[in-house]
Formats: sequence, C-alpha cells, structure tokens
Amino acid sequence: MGGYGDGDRGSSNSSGLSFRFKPYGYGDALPGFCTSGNQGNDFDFEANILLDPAMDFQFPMGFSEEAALEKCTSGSRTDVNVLDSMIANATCSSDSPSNPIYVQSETIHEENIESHHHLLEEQKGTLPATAIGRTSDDGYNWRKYGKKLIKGSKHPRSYYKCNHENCLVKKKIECAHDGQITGILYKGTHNHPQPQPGSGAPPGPASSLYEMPEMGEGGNSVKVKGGSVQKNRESGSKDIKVHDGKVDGLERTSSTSVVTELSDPLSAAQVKSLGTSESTETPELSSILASHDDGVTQGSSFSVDVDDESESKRRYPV
DNA sequence: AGCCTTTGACCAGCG
DNA sequence: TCGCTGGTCAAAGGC
Repeated sequence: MGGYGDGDRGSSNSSGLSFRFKPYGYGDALPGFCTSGNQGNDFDFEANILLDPAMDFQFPMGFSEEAALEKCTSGSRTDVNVLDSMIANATCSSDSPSNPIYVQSETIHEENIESHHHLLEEQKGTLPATAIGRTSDDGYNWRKYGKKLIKGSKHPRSYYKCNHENCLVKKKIECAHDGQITGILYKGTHNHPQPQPGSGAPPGPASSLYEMPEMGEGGNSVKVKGGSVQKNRESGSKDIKVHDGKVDGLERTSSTSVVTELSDPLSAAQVKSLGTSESTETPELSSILASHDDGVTQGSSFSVDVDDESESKRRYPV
C-alpha cells in the first residue's frame, strides 16, 4: 500500500500517537452503521476503543482492572461512555492477523443488565488468560478484507469480517504502528455460536466471554470483559453505560474502554459484547473513553494516546 | 492445496 | 454538483 499507513508505521513516533476516531457521530447517529449493513438479523453496533490522551491514563505493565478502576474513578469524567474492557493484547494485524483484538459490545436492554452482570461476573471468573486464540480473540473467526488509512488518524484501519457463512458481522480495528489497538468498531452481531475450542478456535477467554447462544432475538445482552455495556437508547441518544466497573456514563473502568454504539433502530437487536480474550489478565491498553465533555471527543472522535512504553510493556499472547 | 493477508481500485455517502 | 473520506471488492502473493 502505498499510500496507506504503512509508511506511517515506520515513521510515526509513538510518542505522540494520538489518534482520533471520528468517523461517526456518537451523539447522534451513526450514519453508516446503523441500519444498513445488516441484513436483518444483525444490528449494527460499534465499539470504539480509544485511549484518551487527555486522561492521564497510563498503561502500566501491571495494569490491572482494579488499578484501572482506581484510576478511573479518580478521574471524574462525565459524559463519557465507556466500555471497559477489552483489549487485551493490543497487537494488530501484522503480527497476528487472525487475532485482532477486539471488543465487542452490544446493545442491551436494561432488563438484561442483570444478566449482563451475571455474565460479567462469570466471565471474570473464568477468563483464561491466554485468551487470544488464533481464530480470534472473541472466539470467532475473522478474516481481514481491507485496510485503509483514515484521514485524521495516524493509524491504518483494518476491516475484518466474520468468517462464518451467514455471519455478516464486521469489525474495524485501528492499530498503531506499534501494534497497539487504538480503536475497534463492531458492526452487527453474530448469528451463530462461537466456534468451539475443539473446532479450532481456542476456548480462550474470548470464547468464554462471548458465549452467546444466539443472539438473535431480543436478547440484548452485552458481555464485556469485565463489564457490561449498557446502552441507552433514548430518543436517538446513544449512551452506553458500562457496568463493569461501574461506568454509568461517567466513570470508566480503565483499561481499554470500548464504546459501542448501536445505531440500529432495531433496538431490539441484541447485542453481545465480547471481551477480549485477555480481559483482565492482559492489561494492555485500556482506556477508552469517549468524552463528550470537552467536546473534544464528541462521541465521535476519540483521542488515543498510545505510549510506546505501553507497547513495550504489553504482553503478547502466546 | 487452501486460506489468509496485503494492495489497489472502485463505489457510495456526506459535506 | 464537486470533492473527499470511508468502506468494500477483487486480484495477487505468501505462508
């Protein structure tokens, strides 16, 4: 590619990696994501992961959720939809093509929240550490079908599709040149169960996290590694609430936070979020937040600050 | 031999 | 209406 990000990789300094995810307007509606792409069953939801530079977020090697939580809590950011969790090893494509780290978020109804919590807890407890399987961090098989350098973004965005025959789920991952994932967007929901470990997909945490029998109907359950995501779909408003750490729009857990936006009018669509495989164990990047407050990241734009250090501290799956 | 990744080009949507 | 950006498809190469 010439023009894309490749060149960037080498030249960009990690020191100032601030990338902005501004493709869609969080506050309003996602133009592209919403309705269209799915073929009926799926609704589109997006999960954006970003690191906010503004936040004094540092990703220490031993970054643990707790630690993250503390940090989060201390920083009081309101208006932020955060999803915590996910991003485990932030290694991007080049290294692990099939294992893009991603975060999955789904829309959930408040009713399901409880369930989410439940799941979360379970997940937390069962999160294997190795999560990342070959197939995918979430347990699904993804195929990379495109890569593009987004304007305004220092990092190229990779497009992945679920390998499943009938599954139209797609996800976009932005990775920094150092391999850190700066943003992840999920579109659609899997209409099939995750590949079983024995099938080739590692049962890793990802799988555990994402076990969704089927999302199909009405069940908006969100499972996030460590947290559940709740979306508020009020008149068009899309607020995501993370319950894991307890983010109700204001607090973020810490690590990579993922923001998912559902633009699907189908509100009923269920969403499922998956945590990354690593979940708690791999604290790599984790902090994402969409802060609306300053207007800086108005929902749509996220700033991510990736430190090289974090990268070096980052541990790769394997 | 098969599958996946990478790259370039094309198309669509939005400003 | 034109331009720009994002997203997707298709082809080729590599593993």
